[in-house]
Amino acid sequence: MPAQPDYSPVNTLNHPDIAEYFSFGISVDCVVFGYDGKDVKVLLIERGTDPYLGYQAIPGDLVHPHEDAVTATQRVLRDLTGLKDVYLEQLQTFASVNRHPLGRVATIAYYSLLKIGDYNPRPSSWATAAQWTPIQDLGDMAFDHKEIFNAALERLQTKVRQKPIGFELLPEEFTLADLQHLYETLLNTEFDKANFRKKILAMDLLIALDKTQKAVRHRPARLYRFDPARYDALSKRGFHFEL
Amino acid sequence: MPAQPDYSPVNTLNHPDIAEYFSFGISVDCVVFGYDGKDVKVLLIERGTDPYLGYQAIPGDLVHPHEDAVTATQRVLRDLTGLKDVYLEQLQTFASVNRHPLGRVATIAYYSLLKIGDYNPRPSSWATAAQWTPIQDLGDMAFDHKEIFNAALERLQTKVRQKPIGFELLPEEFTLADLQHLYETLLNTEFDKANFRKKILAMDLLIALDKTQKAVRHRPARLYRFDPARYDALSKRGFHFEL
DNA sequence: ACAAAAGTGTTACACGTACACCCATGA
DNA sequence: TCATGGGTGTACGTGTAACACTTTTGT
Repeated sequence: MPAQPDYSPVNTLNHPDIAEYFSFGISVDCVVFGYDGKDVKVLLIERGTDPYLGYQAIPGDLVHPHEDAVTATQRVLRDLTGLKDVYLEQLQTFASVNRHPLGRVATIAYYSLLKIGDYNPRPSSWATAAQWTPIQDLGDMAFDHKEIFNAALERLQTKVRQKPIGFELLPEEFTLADLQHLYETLLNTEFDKANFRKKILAMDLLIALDKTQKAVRHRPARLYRFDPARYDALSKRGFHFEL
Repeated sequence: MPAQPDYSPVNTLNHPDIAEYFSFGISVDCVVFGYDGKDVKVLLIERGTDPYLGYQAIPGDLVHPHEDAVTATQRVLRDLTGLKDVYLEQLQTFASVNRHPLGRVATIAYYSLLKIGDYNPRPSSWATAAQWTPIQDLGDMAFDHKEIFNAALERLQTKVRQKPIGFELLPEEFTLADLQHLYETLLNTEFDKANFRKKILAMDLLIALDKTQKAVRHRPARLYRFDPARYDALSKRGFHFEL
């Protein structure tokens, strides 16, 4: 019987040198975005060992043999920031043969959005390892991490216009100006104030609170809160967020 | 020194049981879409061995130890259809612990679009293995392939409205009615004929040919051709395809 | 002459854009 | 009372939706 592929994975298990096929390492890398009211930032670590000693890198780790990829990513995020239940989405897998100097490692890249105020540096020896870096001034990065970051930013920029995920980056309560400024910096655009408000409010996704800003030297702005339940309801009726 | 993660992949190489981390298999699976002028179809194989004997499956294969993932996918596509240089895009990676009965295999899913007329079944014994299946009547599928297919279709549906990739599914020369019907079946909608034409032609992406349909029992329609160079030029000036 | 689908023009309306203006607060 | 940003109204133009109509072919 001729050796013909039947194109279903792991029928090659019959193959004698099958062990060679099970020699991959899989890692997860997670681009963590935050917003401090002024800049969009990424959470990066500084490498303490070769290769790429001293370079900035995206936090990540090898996936354990009996661990799901999402679980591994959540583990990394929890260990790094102390947070669980953050917005997490798979980005893309990078699997070039030579992407990693130390072996064949495919990395599943994720990106994550979190409210920067929630991030409490852990009081351990490696707490200083992670630091927020404004996305404008990123230098060289370890491995192919610059490429991964670029892909993440591009994805975030398109996604944020189609789904209401921007709110993940804002505090629970925010002003419309906060929201507008976030979108403007994220997308490198400017919006007309009046039109932006009308568009957002017309979507009926925000709950207007009976609260305003305090201690600002101008007319205090009303605070709003995003209503996820309302968004779900509207989505089912065919509503599409767009900005 | 305490064992503390530094969150850069493969520093755990120092770890004694590092071999356990390099025990993954990686496969690629490719959802191949086609359009025959009437239905949107997928190219599926029928499994000839256990597990999932007789079930339909998405074509794929294990990635070789020194092979890139894209290369592996192109190899599968070439072996299956005889075609190279088809539209190919990474979809998502599926890496659940128990997704594959025979071992820990993460699969990088791709989807591909091709002109159905270009597909020439290979004259080998396993030529019959692959067959076009209309996407409406898909039964159960092997492994988590149904989930993969659903993700692919969803992605195609959103992507096709934002990028001019629909043309990958049509013959080089097509009528506006062909195009409209493709979009209608792909998106389960109906468009107003007049408005659809105006919108498409206003984009200025099509080259009107001095040719018409032949042998139709009604007024023959003009043939058009998609102009990728024109699209590139317009994209650089901020144009965004949208339908 | 008719059926069938190609192809075009018109109108009403919704929506985005631009811009001017008023309002509330702290210093 | 001034500076600063919050907040709103209006007028105009563009784009979309709905629909009626004319044209060209094969039978």
